[in-house]
Amino acid sequence: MARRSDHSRDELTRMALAAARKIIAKQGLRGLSTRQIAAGIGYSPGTLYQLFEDLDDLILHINAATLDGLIEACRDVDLAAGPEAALEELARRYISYVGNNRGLWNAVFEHSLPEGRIAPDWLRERTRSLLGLAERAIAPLFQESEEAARRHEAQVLWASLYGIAALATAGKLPPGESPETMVQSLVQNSVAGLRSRRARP
Amino acid sequence: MARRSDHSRDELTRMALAAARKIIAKQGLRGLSTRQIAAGIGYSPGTLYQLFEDLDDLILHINAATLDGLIEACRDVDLAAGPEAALEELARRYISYVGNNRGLWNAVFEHSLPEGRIAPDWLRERTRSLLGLAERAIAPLFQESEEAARRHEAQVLWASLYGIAALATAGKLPPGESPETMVQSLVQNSVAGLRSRRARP
DNA sequence: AATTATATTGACCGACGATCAATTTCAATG
DNA sequence: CATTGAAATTGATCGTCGGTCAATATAATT
Repeated sequence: MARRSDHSRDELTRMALAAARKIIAKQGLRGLSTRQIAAGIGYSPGTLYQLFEDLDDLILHINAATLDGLIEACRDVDLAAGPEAALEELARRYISYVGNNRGLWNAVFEHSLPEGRIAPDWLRERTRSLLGLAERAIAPLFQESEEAARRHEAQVLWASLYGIAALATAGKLPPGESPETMVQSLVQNSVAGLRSRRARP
Repeated sequence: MARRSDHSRDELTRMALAAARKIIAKQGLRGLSTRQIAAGIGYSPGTLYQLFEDLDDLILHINAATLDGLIEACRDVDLAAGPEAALEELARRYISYVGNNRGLWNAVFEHSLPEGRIAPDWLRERTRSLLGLAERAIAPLFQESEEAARRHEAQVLWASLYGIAALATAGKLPPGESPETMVQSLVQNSVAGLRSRRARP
């Protein structure tokens, strides 16, 4: 019951997050508990409350890291390759990443904060960053001045992608339906639709 | 500690579901507990286990009822009014219903079963029914023989709608972005895209 | 060496989901 | 109407949970 100095505070934080990630990946958010995390790193549950505000805060950090992984996976996509190609590549990596991190991805949208509490800015920034990718991908379809419309359409695409991935990872798609083909349809329909609607508005 | 016969088994079930709905609507899934439900109907927690398998089962019933409400709200949409009109009306009611039942809707996609357990058929039927609506709405864009493609595109639309509604009810949309305009963009882009892509495949 | 600050813990709180023997009532039987 | 058997309801109870805190042992500072 004292200072151990086996690990620095940052090390401890990383260890806790890693342990929690492992649990979520294997058993989902349901299986996550402070006691399990603590057992995983050889400390007592109380120590976690020195690293994180509470379990919600810890989960938010996990989710931020999950989004960071997705951002990283999309980092070197050629956004100037044309709307179809760029969006398709983004969507492909999105689905691939989500598929390889089902449990963690589920946690992103299964988690919700208690009644009054609001998501922190540093988490929202992650989704804003992902939105920016989609926005740049479809930029050729818009005038420079149409920033609002560009953002709006990117938001629609992002939300749609989100829906497809969410249903897929939660196992709520009928058998025979794959998220890969779904996002492909989404992208092609959306881009074709944007082209034709913006040609004759 | 005995048979009361104040209420029939069905009455009790309805009361329990109503009490649970009230809690979810006000405090979300987090606030739901067997003890709170039991207190809400003046019975002990143990009694609930005679009406439902466990708390998960109860939540699944709640979610089924929530989906039934949406189905009911979409019941009299004129699906033969053309793809754009039909889909837009469906989407409008979808967003309206979800907006009026935020907590309950959140529960639909926040809830997940423990590791091995699978969603019951009677719940999947609900989503299949909603999928059928979208499928009929876009039917004019397909040949009779293209059943697979029709179902596939309906599934994409349904999942996209789902994503928009999910982000909206979870408060994860940026300010200034409304789900109403988003679904309108989605529908118009998708239909226009389908038209143009199917004209020149 | 003495003092201050801080990290860590075990014990503890209230609440949770779930189970079950005990008990009381209802329904069926004679 | 009396007896029996089935069913429903409960309180007690188990193990677990998130979270708090005084006690304590170590590290840092003087």
